[in-house]
Amino acid sequence: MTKEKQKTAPSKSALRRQREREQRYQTILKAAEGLFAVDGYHKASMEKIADVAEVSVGTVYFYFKNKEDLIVQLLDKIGFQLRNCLGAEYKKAAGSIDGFRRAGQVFFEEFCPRYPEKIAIFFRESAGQSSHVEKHRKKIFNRLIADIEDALQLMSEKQGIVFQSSLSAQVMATSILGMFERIAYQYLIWQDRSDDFEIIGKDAVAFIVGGINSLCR
Amino acid sequence: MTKEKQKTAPSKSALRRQREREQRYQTILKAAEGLFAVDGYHKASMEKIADVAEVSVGTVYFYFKNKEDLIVQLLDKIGFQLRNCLGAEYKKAAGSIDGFRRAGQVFFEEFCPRYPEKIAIFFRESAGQSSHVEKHRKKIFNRLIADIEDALQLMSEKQGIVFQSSLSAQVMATSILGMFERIAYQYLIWQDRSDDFEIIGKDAVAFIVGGINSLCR
Amino acid sequence: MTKEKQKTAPSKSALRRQREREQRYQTILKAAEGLFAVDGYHKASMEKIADVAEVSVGTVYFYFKNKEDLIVQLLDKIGFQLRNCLGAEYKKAAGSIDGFRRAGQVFFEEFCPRYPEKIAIFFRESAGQSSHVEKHRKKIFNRLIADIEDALQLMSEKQGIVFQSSLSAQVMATSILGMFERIAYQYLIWQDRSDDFEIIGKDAVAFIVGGINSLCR
Amino acid sequence: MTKEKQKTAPSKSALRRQREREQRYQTILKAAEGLFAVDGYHKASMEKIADVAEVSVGTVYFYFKNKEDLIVQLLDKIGFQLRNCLGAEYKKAAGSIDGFRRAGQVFFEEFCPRYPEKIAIFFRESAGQSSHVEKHRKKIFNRLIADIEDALQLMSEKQGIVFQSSLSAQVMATSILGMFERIAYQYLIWQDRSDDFEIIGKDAVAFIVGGINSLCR
DNA sequence: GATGAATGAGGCTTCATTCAT
DNA sequence: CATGAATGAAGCCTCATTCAT
Repeated sequence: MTKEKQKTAPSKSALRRQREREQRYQTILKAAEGLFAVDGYHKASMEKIADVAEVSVGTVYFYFKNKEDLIVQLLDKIGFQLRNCLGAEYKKAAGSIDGFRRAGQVFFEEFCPRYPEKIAIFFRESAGQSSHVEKHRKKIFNRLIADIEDALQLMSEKQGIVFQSSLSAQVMATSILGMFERIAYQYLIWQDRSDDFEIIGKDAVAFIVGGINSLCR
Repeated sequence: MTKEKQKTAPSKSALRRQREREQRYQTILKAAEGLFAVDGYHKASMEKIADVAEVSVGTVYFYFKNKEDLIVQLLDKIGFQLRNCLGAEYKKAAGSIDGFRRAGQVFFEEFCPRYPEKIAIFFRESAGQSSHVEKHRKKIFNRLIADIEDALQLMSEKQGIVFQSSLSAQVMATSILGMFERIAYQYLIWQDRSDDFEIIGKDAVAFIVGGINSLCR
Repeated sequence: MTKEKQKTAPSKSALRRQREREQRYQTILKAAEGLFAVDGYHKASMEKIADVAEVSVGTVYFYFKNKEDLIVQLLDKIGFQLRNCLGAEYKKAAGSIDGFRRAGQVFFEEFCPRYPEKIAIFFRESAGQSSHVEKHRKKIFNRLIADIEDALQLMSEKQGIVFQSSLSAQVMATSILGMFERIAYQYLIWQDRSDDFEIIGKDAVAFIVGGINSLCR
Repeated sequence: MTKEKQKTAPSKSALRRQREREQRYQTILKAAEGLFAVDGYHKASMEKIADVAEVSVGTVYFYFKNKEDLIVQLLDKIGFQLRNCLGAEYKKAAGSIDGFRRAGQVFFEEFCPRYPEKIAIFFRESAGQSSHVEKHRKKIFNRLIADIEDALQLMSEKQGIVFQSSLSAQVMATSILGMFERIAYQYLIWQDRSDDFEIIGKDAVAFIVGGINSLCR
């Protein structure tokens, strides 16, 4: 995608071009995000995406290999944001259970209300589309789960806790992600109870903390 | 559409017809289930479904209004089975926390390994297809959640437990469903670790029980 | 369509059967008439016709060769009624211009308000469907035109009138039918001005009479 | 759908594109016209139309929303031509009865022999197809009738003529259109007597003139 | 780089007709 | 005679993708 011809310092106009390119790319991605979230992946045609992004279909194909690529890039981006968001909290907590508390809070009280479209794409539109997309989805979900698992392991080490089984940490991590997913789906996508997200988040976090504790011997 | 002429007892041949009708219906539904689970809802064409069911396309349309109807019927059927499965355990436990233990066990150790295709359809293929399907999905998920919530309420009454907030029971129910969903997705659809489902289930159940307990004051 | 086996006097039950047959035939035809007029020939499916007639599809095919046959029979029937209606007036008038006056009156003031569905089928639904239907339509229209032409010829003989050209009578007859057609279409099907049909009819008749007179040398 | 970016003068290549677009549009419309007239609206499949126009099916759908749109555009175009044709004569005659004479002449002696396919579409194929097409047809027919009515009103004013009733002018206009329609149908579509159209036209015109005169008090 | 007209495979769906019971 | 389930050809239309300008 990036050409590697000129090894000399890039000229001013080249820089500007580079900037414009990046902008276009983001504009198209943004358009796709909105349409996928609202109309659904299949109903959102490439033409409509191009229309919303105010470019031609050809241009969309210049920046993205195909329609699949669009959702895959979107998936990657959202996954990245999500990991950043939650990961930061785990790190800050440095092995204490507080990390899980905070991560939950950030997810429910900040991420969800702020990026409902990303939630819809990450948990709804990207599901069951094609094997290629599904492969990506799996990878990203696995990374998120691994992050949580790592935090759990760190906690167990720091606090000398032993889990019930060798799989416990992974199962717990998966469980937490599943909770995040369905609660967001339920209270954000299906019902719109953004206002209650503080209480919902608190309950969810308490559930998680309790669940984690019970898996410790 | 159905005529109500004959109020006399149906003849033998009429009964056989009725039976054959029901069989055809189930055959087609089964074919759709298999193809949806393996190829995905979109890739599975009506023609292929008809082929697998060994009938003509027209016949599929004689029994089902359209392709959407197929997945909606499937959704209903799976939802019904799932509720039966889990509901029975909640009832047997009659308000003790044991119901949640058993329900989890039944889901992970019996339902999942036995009906991986139903899991795939329920949690993957039916997601994000069309507003009509989504509406049905919402209804069915809500019923499942309501079942779990009822069990929680019953438990709280029986055992004089008070939950953290008025939403707690619902959030917990949603959390539990989310755990079921993602764990099944992760260990059944993405990885195939049917063999470990006993341990996985145990860990999940422990997480749930711990979670519930922590939401009680 | 009618079997000619028994040459002996028909039994009572045979007579009843015959009667029932005729009734069924008319019931189906009536159902088709209503549906063709309201839904249009193409949108009206054989199944719907059977439903309305309260018989099975198979039965419809027992009485009528195919869907085309239905509209052809309908066309014949309506054409027959129309000829009877108008023809009677021409005959009564016995060669005077009064026959045209009366025929117009009967058409606009009696036939149209009474049988709007027949008008719709005769002038709208039967047009441009298939070559076979069109052939029938042509034949029936030609008969109607021939009737009017005959009346014109009779008048010319009786009153010693000579028309402008050898085609005049036919052209006039065609013109009159065209007027009937479009006026009925306009004021009955497109607008519903049944109430004004008396005035409309009077104006139309005056136009016809004036037209005829002007073609006489 | 159309973007309004460039307010500068269109380039040469842009102009050529525009021209080619228009040509393609007309080519497809022409192909549809021919097939509708010969095979009938229903038998003419979109694929066949695309074949005859030497484009792909997709291209047909690029220029026309759907099959209905094709016949509606055709209807509009033919209606426009017809109005231009006849309207010019009414105007030239400036309120004298001669306008009706000339309009009839133009229709029968020029339009009919020259555009038999348009006649077939306008008076046969567009009838009774769908409510949307019918609505358009009604509108176009009403405009034609209104044109004739206007000419009649102008004549009545210019020459101090008073009609029999307030509806007379409209009924006469409708009658004239009906005559045009059925005579064209009869002698052009059903029989092919293009050679006699001069006489036929003369007779028809005489009928019209006589009819009009008789409606004046 | 950008455009947008063109493609065409492939999907869903309808419905007249048949035929075993 | 009547039934109605079954057929399958055929039609309309969508839309991701390409490519000449």
